This record gives sequence, structure tokens and C-alpha cells, in this order.
Amino acid sequence: METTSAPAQEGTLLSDRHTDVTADEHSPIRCQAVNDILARVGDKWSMQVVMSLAAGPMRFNELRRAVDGISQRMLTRTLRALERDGLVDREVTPSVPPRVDYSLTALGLSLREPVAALGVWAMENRQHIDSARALFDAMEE
Amino acid sequence: METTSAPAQEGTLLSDRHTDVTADEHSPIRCQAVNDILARVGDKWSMQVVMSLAAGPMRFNELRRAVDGISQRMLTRTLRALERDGLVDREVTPSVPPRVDYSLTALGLSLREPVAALGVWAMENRQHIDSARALFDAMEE
DNA sequence: CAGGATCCAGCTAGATACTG
DNA sequence: CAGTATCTAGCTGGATCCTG
Repeated sequence: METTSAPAQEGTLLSDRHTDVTADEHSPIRCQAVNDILARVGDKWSMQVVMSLAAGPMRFNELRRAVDGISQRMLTRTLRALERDGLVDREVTPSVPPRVDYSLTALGLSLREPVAALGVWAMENRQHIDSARALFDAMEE
Repeated sequence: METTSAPAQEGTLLSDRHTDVTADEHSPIRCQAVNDILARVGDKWSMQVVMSLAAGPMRFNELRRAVDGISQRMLTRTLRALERDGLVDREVTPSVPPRVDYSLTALGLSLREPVAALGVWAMENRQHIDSARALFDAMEE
């Protein structure tokens, strides 16, 4: 919606040293952008496709086998969404049969870092979460 | 599905030193856990609630005003889900009128770091993404 | 104040069939 | 091979009304 309601004052964020979490105020504009990314990242297939593509370029059906469980329709839609966001590059080779190679863009590659950080967090705390859930569910019924 | 298809050989992951992204192979078990977290993080309201709660404990309607746009039902559901996962603590004070304080647990606080990292990425690249989308949409029609 | 209970519109994602 | 088109079950999330 609003592109530059604030006078673009921050720029490089040099003021905060080591990812100052507490200073991450949730102003409407910032939140909207972050929420947008979170929605894409939290999407059921997007990150699985990105992580598969991280190993190198892949063709459509190759990717379909790699992700495992994804339907043809969902793979197409996911790839289109990723391409639209500039995270994935789609290269068509007009031959018979047609050949389409998908690969991560520089932007797509850079996304792997923060996502992987979340992945590490998830792995480190999944036991904790599982037991919390078990406890919660046990208290309920 | 399968809980231990591999003979539990990794264990503590001492082999990878500084969050080796490329070594993040997507084995079925790991992916499931990560996807699980991604789903919660990518949920429309969860992270907004967590970030609001980051400032300190809050009561229900206080939180409702803070998040802005969330319905009563969704706030209740989101808080329950966060509580179930052990990310949020719910403290009831039985008085009239009733008082319920919500706060982040240690686990919830620790989640802010990787999420904030994603937030930083989102802010740094949102212009890039926006122009990629504009270009894509222009090519389409 | 802090929800629980219902009802419902809209989107998501899977299955299936067809095509250049 | 790499899609597109269609149909539909199911989940998500909002609105509204009610309660201890």
C-alpha cells in the first residue's frame, strides 16, 4: 500500500549492533513487509522447494520427486509465487519434450540463511515443544 | 510417519561448526519439525502477538488493542496455540472482573531472535521483492 | 474482562483430466 | 515433460451473540 510513508531515514540500520531484537518496534509499515515474508516462508511448500533448489538447479518433475508429497498443481503455483517474488529463476528451453530449469536467484540464496537459522532453532527446541504440547493436551481433557 | 528410519547417528550435530547451511540436508524427520515451526511462524497472527508480548506481559484486551485488526476469536485461538507450544505463559487471577496476564516464556523469548533475523532480511529486501513482483506482473498481462 | 459457541464466506490445496 | 483447467473437501479467519 504505502511505499514510503516514513522519510527513509534508517537506510542501513547501522545504529543497532548485533541484531538488536528489543529495538524491533512493530510500526505498521515494517510489520506489513515482515508479515508478507513470514506468510511466504510459512507457506506449506515454499521453503521445501527453496531448500531442494539449494542443492542446484532442477527440472520440474525432478523437483516434484524431490519435494515428495507435493502435487503438480501446488508445485506450479509455488514456483510461480517464488518466481514472482524474485526468489527463483525459471529458464525455458523450447525443445521436444520441453525442458524447464528452476534455480535460486541471489535473493533466493540469501533467504536460506535466516530460514536456516529458524530451522536450527526448530531442531534445537522441538523436543521442548513436543513435551509442552503433550503436557498441555494432558491438562485439557 | 517413520520416526527413526536412520539409526540415530547424528545426535548432537557436533560435526557442523557455524550453522552450516549447505549441510542442511532435508531428511524427512528434520523437515517435519522445521515445517511445523514454519507453519506457526507463518501464521497470520502468531508472530505479531509474540512481538507485542516482547515488550512485557499484557492482558487480553490490552493485547487485542496492541495487535490491531485481530478479532477476539483469533486472539484466543492464537494465544492457546502459543501456550500449547510452550511459547506463551497464561496466568489467571481469579477476581471480578477476571484478570489474565500473558507473557512470553523463555522459549518464546528465544524464538524472537531467528524471527527477527527474518524480519531484518524482509526489511532489507522488500524493495527488491516489490520491484520483482511489479516486473513479473507487468510481463504477464 | 476474558472468553465460549455458532455461523458462514473465502481461500487453500488435493484429485483428476486434458494439452502443446 | 511441463504444464493448464476444473471441481471440491477442508481449513482459516471474521462477525455476532452469549456467559461467568
